[in-house]
Amino acid sequence: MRKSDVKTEQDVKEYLKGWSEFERGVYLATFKIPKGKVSTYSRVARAIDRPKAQRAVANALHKNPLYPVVPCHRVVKSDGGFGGEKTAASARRRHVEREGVPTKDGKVVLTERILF
DNA sequence: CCCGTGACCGACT
DNA sequence: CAGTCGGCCACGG
Repeated sequence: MRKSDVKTEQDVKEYLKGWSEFERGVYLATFKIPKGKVSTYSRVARAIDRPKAQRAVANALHKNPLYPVVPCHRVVKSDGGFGGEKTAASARRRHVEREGVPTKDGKVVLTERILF
């Protein structure tokens, strides 16, 4: 199945066969973040019941094989900043801004309204 | 099995 | 407020 045909949660699960349980959990949880909202590495880690694995979550998202179907750009650091290489980070920042998420000084303004 | 590699985090200068 | 530091952890070699 081609990446462009992945639409539903079931599609994601099927496309991810072969990936580890942990990685599937990360991508599935991220897939559920609605447009206009964001989550954090920490929150995603808690969502998949692995509260101390934020770093591993970040590693998994770094390898995201389903971008932008799995919206990894909606996962930010706990201070609202974007991790990773500068250029890639600002690309994700522009992406979330385009989806209506407010930012300030290059960081997402983390409010209850937009936090998933 | 040990080790290096990170898109992390909270606490603490 | 900007750095540093130590703790954490899945993954691949």
